[in-house]
Amino acid sequence: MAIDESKKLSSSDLTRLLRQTITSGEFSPQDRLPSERVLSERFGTARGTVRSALAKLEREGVVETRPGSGTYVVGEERMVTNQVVANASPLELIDARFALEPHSCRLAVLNARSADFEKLEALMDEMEQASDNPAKFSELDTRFHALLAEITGNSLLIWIVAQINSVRNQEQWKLMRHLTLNEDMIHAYNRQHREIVAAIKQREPERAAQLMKNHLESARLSLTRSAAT
Amino acid sequence: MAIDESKKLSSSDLTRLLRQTITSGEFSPQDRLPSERVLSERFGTARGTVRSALAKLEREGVVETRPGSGTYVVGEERMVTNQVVANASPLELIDARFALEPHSCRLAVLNARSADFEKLEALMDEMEQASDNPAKFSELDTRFHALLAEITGNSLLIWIVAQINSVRNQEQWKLMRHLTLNEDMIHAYNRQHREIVAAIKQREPERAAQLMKNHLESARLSLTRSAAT
DNA sequence: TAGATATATACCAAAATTGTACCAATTCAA
DNA sequence: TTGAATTGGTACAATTTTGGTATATATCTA
Repeated sequence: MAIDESKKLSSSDLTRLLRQTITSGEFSPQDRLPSERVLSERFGTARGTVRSALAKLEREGVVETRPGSGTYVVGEERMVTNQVVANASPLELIDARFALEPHSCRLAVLNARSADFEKLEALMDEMEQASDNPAKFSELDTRFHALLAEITGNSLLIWIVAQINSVRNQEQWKLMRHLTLNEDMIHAYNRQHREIVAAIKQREPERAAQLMKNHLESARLSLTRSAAT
Repeated sequence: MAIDESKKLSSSDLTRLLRQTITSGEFSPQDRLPSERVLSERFGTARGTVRSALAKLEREGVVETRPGSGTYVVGEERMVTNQVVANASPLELIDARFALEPHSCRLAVLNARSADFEKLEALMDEMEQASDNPAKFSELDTRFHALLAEITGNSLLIWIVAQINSVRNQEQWKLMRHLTLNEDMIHAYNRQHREIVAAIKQREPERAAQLMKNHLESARLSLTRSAAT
């Protein structure tokens, strides 16, 4: 496992790191983790810090510690959660959004309430005021798509979109958006967002889904164009 | 209007920026934010500005600060994969599959190789031999849909489908399938699987997607029927 | 100009981390 | 069986980090 030596680890950071290490498959269920002293050396922290992190994981039910013996991984085997998401390519991400978001729009049509539209309008207003600020627009755009998922009320979809958004917040992706997001692009996106919300408001599921497809197609095009140059 | 990227952040700007950062998923509930000194450096503002922004967020109830410890995101416990997936309702699951799998079929059309069809054929043969064994059929059916995702070659889709499938193996769900899966149903599903694979083989993406929608609609119907009785 | 806001710096008290030492339970080889 | 080695459990003081606060300066706005 690669550890960023330059970053200091706090207890909560170490908890997350250990959980990731376990769920990423480095340690299988019933496996014994390295001893606390080894872990403390490996992560560059004191043994007490490792202990508090392991205690938290034990409260979560991820591991089980047996005095004199060791700390063992409990529970079912999980897929490579974070690594998959972190290593996804831009085109894979777009394809995944192509799968998810048009149908999210259909479901949003069935569930949207007036309060939801108020949130959407406020968000779109803010996005239009951020036309000259790609970084700000990008954050608001992420929030916009997360909000659409929330409106569906489907916890699975909300969670999946949140996972996908966690990719978009990574440095590598912020850099890429910087290359593809010019002011014209932002105006186009704003227009498309308005159209999508209008279709949802008018309770036209198929039209909303089609508009979302068009929106994502725009994003895919600007991505492939920037990759070609 | 000229674009000024190095524009200074005001307190209210920073408040909005932090709120978006939190709600977009970069920081999950119960996570500790970076220290005020680190945040001030990251956003290029003075520590006092960060403090006033965090104070505003605390008044809003978004975060909670503990002297000597840090500032924490308030809210429900972090949505770990297990919990989200385990608590999803049957209808939520179907809706999520409605979003994912038709488009997976389109992508599969673009990527399927002869070796993939061999695997699919073998799997469908096995499923047809298991018509009188709901448990075994269900296991193979899960594998069938996972294989379709694998054929897309999209690591994100593969991972998402795997996560969703992990639900279907839980006890509660096995019980539910027991109620909905009779031999006629299994025959119908087998027929639909054959049609979907045929459409992929004939490189007809839209037809494959539509057949998958029909397939999922069958599943949804049998679910609602069993819930009604 | 006068008020409001942001910056920069310094110091405090609370909390966390560190480093060390020792204890008790477990493991494993002689 | 015995005993050495390893493991987690615990305690304690020193150090570092963190939020809380105060002060002085600079900058912008009405």
